[in-house]
Amino acid sequence: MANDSSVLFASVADYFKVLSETSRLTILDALRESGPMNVTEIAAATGLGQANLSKHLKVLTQAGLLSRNPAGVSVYYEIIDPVIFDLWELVCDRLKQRLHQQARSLEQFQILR
Amino acid sequence: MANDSSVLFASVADYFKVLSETSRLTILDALRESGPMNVTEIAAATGLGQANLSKHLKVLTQAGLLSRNPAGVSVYYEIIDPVIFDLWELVCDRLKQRLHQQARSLEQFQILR
DNA sequence: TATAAGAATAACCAAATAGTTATTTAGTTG
DNA sequence: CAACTAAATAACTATTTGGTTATTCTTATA
Repeated sequence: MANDSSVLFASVADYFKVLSETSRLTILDALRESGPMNVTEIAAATGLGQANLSKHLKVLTQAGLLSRNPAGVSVYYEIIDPVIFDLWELVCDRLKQRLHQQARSLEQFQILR
Repeated sequence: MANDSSVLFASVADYFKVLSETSRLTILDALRESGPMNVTEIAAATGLGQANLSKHLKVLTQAGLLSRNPAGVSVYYEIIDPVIFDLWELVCDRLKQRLHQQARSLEQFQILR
């Protein structure tokens, strides 16, 4: 086939790429747990360094997952793309299934020995 | 909080990372369209080089998304993780929404001028 | 206006990785 | 066994990117 879905593939890949880093998932989880936070608060919640955090927040914002709201000296970030939690849940469920399968395989293995 | 979901975060991130490359999405799409194929067939369907393709197939297999079945000289690969299509759909729907929003914003912009 | 604080950016380094070319391994058939 | 084919691997290059340190920019306040 090789139809030109290449642009679509690239968009989807980019979206997944944003979600493929532990630090960014940590940030998203913190914002999900605590609601909107400024950078200092996110830093405290995640343990990430200021500059590093700032870069990740930029990535997440430009990807359309977070909104950015300056308030005085601070800047507040908030999750605006709820879809990521559906994704999160799907993947988690899948990973759980995997673990169960592995556990079952292991039991089987024990029996056969 | 900083509870130790770090292992979970890493697992989820790894899963998304596998799906964050255009070439691998192309492979998955080809296998979804045509069903099980051997490496030569996948190469023809995707246009990827043999060695490169082989590496991506290894990644996808080790991630548990594909099964690997040698048959004579050939090796057939098949999708065994249907969840990826749910993920695919969620992301595509989301990207479509984005485009619509952007279109609407653009219209608004035209009106205001 | 000078100072301080919060956040973004620049510059840099190290690690990871997609793609290529060349080689090796495994299976098939004459 | 020899020749051939399919797929995997090794070695290498170039690019990307996460993290750090130092600096700049912006806003608030004394």
